[in-house]
Amino acid sequence: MSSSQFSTKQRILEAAETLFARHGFAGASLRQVTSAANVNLAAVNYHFGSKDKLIEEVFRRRLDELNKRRLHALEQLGETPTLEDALAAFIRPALELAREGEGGGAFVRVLARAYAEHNDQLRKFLSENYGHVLKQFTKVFGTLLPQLKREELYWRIDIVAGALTYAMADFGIIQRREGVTEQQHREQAAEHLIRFAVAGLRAE
Amino acid sequence: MSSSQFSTKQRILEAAETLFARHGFAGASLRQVTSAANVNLAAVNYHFGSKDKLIEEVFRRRLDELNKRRLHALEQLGETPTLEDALAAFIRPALELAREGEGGGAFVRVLARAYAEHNDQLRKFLSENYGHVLKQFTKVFGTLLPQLKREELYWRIDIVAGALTYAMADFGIIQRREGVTEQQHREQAAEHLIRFAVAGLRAE
DNA sequence: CTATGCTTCAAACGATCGTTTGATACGTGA
DNA sequence: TCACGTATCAAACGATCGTTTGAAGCATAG
Repeated sequence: MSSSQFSTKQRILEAAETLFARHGFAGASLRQVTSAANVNLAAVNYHFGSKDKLIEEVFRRRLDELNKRRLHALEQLGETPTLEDALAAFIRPALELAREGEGGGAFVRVLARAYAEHNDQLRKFLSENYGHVLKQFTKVFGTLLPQLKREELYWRIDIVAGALTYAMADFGIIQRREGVTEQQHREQAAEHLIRFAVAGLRAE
Repeated sequence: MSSSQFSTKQRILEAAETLFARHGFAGASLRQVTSAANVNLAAVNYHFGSKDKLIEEVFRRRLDELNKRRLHALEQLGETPTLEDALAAFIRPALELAREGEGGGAFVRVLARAYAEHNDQLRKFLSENYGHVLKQFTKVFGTLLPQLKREELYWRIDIVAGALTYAMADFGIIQRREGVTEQQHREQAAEHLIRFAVAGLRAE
């Protein structure tokens, strides 16, 4: 009897997501992962091939979904969106993803880890599966902020992405108060971030 | 003959800083560190006691300096500083530190890793050695932005700290161009960040 | 010169890492 | 019922991890 209604693969992915978020990619061992998933140690290499491939799969699963939602939110905007709405299309899907299921909250933390890892292989993977989305948003922000030079625009979007990563991953000093759920906390973070970023993007 | 004019301890600290920045705390082994430092493997446990203590020392060395400079810059501001100047007092010392010596650039990356690690022990250490500085800056920002409620102020400072961490650690998508040194790149990042953050703090 | 205290050294410790192996269990179509 | 492909299992592989050990090196004080 397996200890869950989900398949071995799914259980591994979810346990890996949680543990990678908590201890990092090097810090979480396959023995921890398979033990948490209630599967045999060899299952990872059987289903995924290696630990590195497992890490990639953890990303692919959620990143595909995040990309889809962000592009969908972008399309919904219409011809002349406000800067707030465009920013929300970028930020809110990450928030929603973080709200779903067990591991959603963990994933935004994993994503932030990926930035920190500075691993070239991982970077390449992210830019391949992520670059076109950022390009789309850059285009929209460009038309909404026509006074900004190309390079200035890139810098500011980069700053927004960084602040978002940091805020969504709950890295900050602000501690969640008692009685405030993690979802509510994240919702607040998104609101403050959008307000801040709108002003930052419009600076000068 | 030792292979450097510096002491064993110093060489370990510098090698550790670089390798922790590159591979993370779990990802960089003591064998890598001592090999890069050209010292015996046992030297780490002899001089520092353990790997964890070494990690703490890596932080303490630079953080003390960063704190000192930030507080000094804050004192230099005078009675009624501009928001730009106050922000510069927070941001520029990090930039200057990153410019010095071999490992300065590495340290801001290590600092960013610490945020990502989400390790409670490390967090406690950081808040103990860092909290009072942040409090001072919060006070100054509070008088410069009297229209903001307490909580709103905390959120915005948190966002600034996050964006700074991210930008200084060079995690962003913006790649340094050929012919631009790492120092110049970081200088540009600081300028853009200050401009962005001033507007973000003043939002609404 | 000898003795003392600090430092460095090669070597080994047990633990844990990612991965592989070969046997076993299970479901499905012939 | 039997054979076959998929999945799971306990066990072990060699490698590497952080740490410890005890001897050797080396400067300085008596």
